[in-house]
Amino acid sequence: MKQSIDFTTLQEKVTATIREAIFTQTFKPGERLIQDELAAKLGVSRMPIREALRCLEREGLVEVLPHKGAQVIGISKEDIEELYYLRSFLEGVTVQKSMNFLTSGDREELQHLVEKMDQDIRNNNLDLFVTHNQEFHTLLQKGCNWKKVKMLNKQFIEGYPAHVPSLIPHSMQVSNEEHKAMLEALDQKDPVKLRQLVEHHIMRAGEKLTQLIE
Amino acid sequence: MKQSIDFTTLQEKVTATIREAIFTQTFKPGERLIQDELAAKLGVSRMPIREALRCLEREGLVEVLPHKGAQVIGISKEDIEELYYLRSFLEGVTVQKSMNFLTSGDREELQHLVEKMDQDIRNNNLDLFVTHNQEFHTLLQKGCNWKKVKMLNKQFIEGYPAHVPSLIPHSMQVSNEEHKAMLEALDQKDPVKLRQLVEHHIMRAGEKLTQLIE
DNA sequence: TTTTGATGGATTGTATCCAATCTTAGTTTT
DNA sequence: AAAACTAAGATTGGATACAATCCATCAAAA
Repeated sequence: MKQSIDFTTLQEKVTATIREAIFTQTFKPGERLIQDELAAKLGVSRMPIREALRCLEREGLVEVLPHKGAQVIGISKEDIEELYYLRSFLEGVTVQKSMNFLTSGDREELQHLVEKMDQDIRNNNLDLFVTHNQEFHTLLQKGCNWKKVKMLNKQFIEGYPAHVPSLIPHSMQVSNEEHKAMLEALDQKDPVKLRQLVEHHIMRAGEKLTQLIE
Repeated sequence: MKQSIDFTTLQEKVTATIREAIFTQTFKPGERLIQDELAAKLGVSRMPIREALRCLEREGLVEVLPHKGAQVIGISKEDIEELYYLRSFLEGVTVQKSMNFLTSGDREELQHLVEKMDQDIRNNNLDLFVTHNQEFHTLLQKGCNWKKVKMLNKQFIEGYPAHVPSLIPHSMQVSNEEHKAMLEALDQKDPVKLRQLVEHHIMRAGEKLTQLIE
C-alpha cells in the first residue's frame, strides 16, 4: 500500500516526479527537458518546473545551460566508480566524527534496524530493506556536527537510485552482516574501525555494481 | 582597473552581487533575505532573486526553507576546519587523477602562473595573486575526468571567499613555494606525491586560518 | 495567569504574460 | 556546391499579478 506523501510545495512534488522519471529511464540520458512540455504534462505552470530543474541540477541529475535549458545527465561506469569512491570517504569521515555522540538509544535503534533488515531479507521485501538501510546509515551519521559533509551524503543518496545496489544478488545478506560488524565497532568504541568498515561497505557495493554493469 | 563582467543572465549577476554582499558582511550570518527587499534594492523582479537564492543555497551560503525564505548561513571555526579537510581530500584526489593527462603545454602554463604569482607577491597585488592561484589550482585539475568531484571543488571555492587565506601574513610566499614543489612532483611523474603535496597545501592553509581566527 | 483561537499584515509560492535569446530552415551570395 | 546571412518558430529569461502560507498580535476562554 503506497501512501502519497504530501509535499509542502508544488516544486518539491515536481522535483520528486521528474527525479523518479529519470531514475526509471522515462527521461533518458541526454534528453532535453522542455519546461513547457513538463508543465503541460504535470498540469502546473512553468515556474515550479524551473525551480525543480535547479534542484535536480544540484543533485547532479540534470545540467542547466543559460538560454538553452536542461538536459538529463547520463551515468557512465566511470561515474559510478567516482560516486562510490567519494561516498565511501565522505560517509566514512561522517561516522567517525559521529560515533562518540551517539546515545545508547541510538545504539538500540540501530540494532532494531538491523533486525528489521534481516526480516526484510527473509520476506524478500526490497523496498522496505532499502528504507531501513537508509535509516540505518542516516542514524549512524547523526552525531556528526559537520554540516557540509552530511549534506553531501544526503545529496549523493538522493541523486542516485537507492534501489540499484539491492538488485545485486545476495548483496543484502552481505550488507547486513557488515552492518552487524559496525555495531560491534560501536560497542568497542572504536571510531577508526567503524570508519574503515563503512568505507569498505560502500566501496564493496560500488565494485559489485560496476562488475554487474559490464 | 576593474572591468565589469557581462553575465549572460540577470540571475547570474544577482547571484554574484548577493554572494559578494555575504562575503563582505553586508548581509550578516543569520540575517533573513527577503525577496521583495532584494528585488527593490537591485532593481529587478523577484524571479531572478529566487533563482539566485537557490544557487547560493547549493553553494552553502544561504538556507532556503519552504514558505519561510532564505537566511544567511553563519561560518563557525568548526565549519572552516570541515571545509579545508574536505577540500584537501577532494582536490587531492582530483590532481592525482588529473596528472597523467596534463600536456606539456599545461606544464608550461603552470610554470608561468607560478612566476606570475612570484611577481604578484613582489608587487603586493593581492587580487591578482588570488586570481592566478585559482587558475593554477584549476589547471592542475584539468586532466581529471571525474565530474562530480571537480564540481564540488568549484563549489567550495565559490562558496568561500578566496581572498581570506591571502590575508594571512607571509602565506603567499609559503604558498607559492609549495606550488613549486608540486611542479617538481609533476616532472617526476609522481601522482601520489602530488596529491600529498596538494592535501598538505590546503590543510596548512586551513590550520593557519583557524589559528588566526582565535 | 496561561492557553487557545482568530485576524490582519508580511512574505513566499504559482500562474500568466511579454521580452530576449537561441535554433533551424530557407535563401542568397560567392 | 558550400558558406554566410536572414527570418520565423521555438524556448528560455524576466516582470507582474494573484493565491497560499506563515507569523505576530491581541482578544477571549479556561
